[in-house]
Amino acid sequence: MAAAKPTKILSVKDQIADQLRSDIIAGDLAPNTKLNEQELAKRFGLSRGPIRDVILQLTKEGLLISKNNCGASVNSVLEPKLQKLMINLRRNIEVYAIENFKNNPLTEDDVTQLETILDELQGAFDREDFTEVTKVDISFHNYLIYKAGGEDLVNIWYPYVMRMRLNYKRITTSSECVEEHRGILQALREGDITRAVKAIKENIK
Amino acid sequence: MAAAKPTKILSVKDQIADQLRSDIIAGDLAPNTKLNEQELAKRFGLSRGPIRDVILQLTKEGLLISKNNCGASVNSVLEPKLQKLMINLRRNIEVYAIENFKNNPLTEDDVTQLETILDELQGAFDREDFTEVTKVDISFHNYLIYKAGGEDLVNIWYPYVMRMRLNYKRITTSSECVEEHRGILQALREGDITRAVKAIKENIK
DNA sequence: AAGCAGTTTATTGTTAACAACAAACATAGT
DNA sequence: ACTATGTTTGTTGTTAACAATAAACTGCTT
Repeated sequence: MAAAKPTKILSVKDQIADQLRSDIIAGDLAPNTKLNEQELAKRFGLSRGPIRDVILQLTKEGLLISKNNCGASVNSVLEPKLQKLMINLRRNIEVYAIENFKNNPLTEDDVTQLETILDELQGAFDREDFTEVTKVDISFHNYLIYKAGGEDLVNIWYPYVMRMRLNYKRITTSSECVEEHRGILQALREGDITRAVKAIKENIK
Repeated sequence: MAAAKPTKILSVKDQIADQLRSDIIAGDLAPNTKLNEQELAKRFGLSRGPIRDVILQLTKEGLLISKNNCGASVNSVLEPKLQKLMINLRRNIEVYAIENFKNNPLTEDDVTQLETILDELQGAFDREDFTEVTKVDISFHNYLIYKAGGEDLVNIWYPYVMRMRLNYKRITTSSECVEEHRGILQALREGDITRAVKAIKENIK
């Protein structure tokens, strides 16, 4: 059997969820926009069933807000105080993940994959595709979180990222953002956890 | 119009979710138990649709774990490290909530309601209905969290509580548990935030 | 007998029709 | 003119039948 590149298969619902998340992050779906199930179903060429599932999912993630019998709409930004709390909590999680690599260091394969992600990040910047930038940025962190705590940790972590992205986009230059991430990776590669923690704290704000 | 006591109306899905959560907490649904949609539908006298919604919801909460085309099963306990992180995060949230009451103190009505909850807690202990104890305990904290940060904060907080309950039950005597909570309420009532923070930290472990 | 391919069965994923509900509009009474 | 009631309309919630997938089983080949 030939060793073909493993292609990631996504379920229908995951693809729709990804698309809607992108739309919200990109601002195509502004806060308080009401989502119509039928419209979405038509847009994605499905029935309302899967759409409803996705809406429920995004609601749990905090991107949407749903009321009984009244549908779902895009959630608005958090009040500043809550936002600070969120940043704080997310930082806790990511620092935990980094510190975990003390006992459970990254493999060479991990490093390669993370580098690929950073290359993609650079590429997205170069193309000025900022929605993609955000997604790739998240996937970098996601890789670390998953490696450290698996599905469980990702599940608690994810909502924070999403809400933060919803709230504000840090204006960063291409080089700044990519360099920040390369710094994290480099520190991890060298096993310098202290520096990695510092770098991740600097990155999450 | 007579001012009747406002009765809380729960949606069908919320009721099912509550029931399943109770079952899991009570241990009637042990970890790794596979859930069958049809069985559940029959049990609650509904079709599979709403059941699927609830399963999705509980999956996002971390109580269940679902795989594509393979159904959902009760999630197992967290590894100790992750559990510590969880406790830590939950504590952060609850401390935030308490500190919030500095500027936004509890009203007399809040206090009355919280006292009612604590009376229920005592009652559940007296009846030795420990599943109910857990639920009422959670509702006490939930009241504070909601008051401090609304729906948004509850949504991030809730998964932690659930996972913690799933992991271990602190063995507490009736008086100890109820007194701990009364201590928190008393401190809040007197506006002694420092003491309240201390008490909540003591309570969450 | 062990391993593999094909088949069956049970369960989940999807769909489209139907029921229940909320909001907006129209109507009648004061 | 204004409030309150009734009606309509659009949207969400629910259901039951259908399609697709995964796991269990059967029988064949070596």
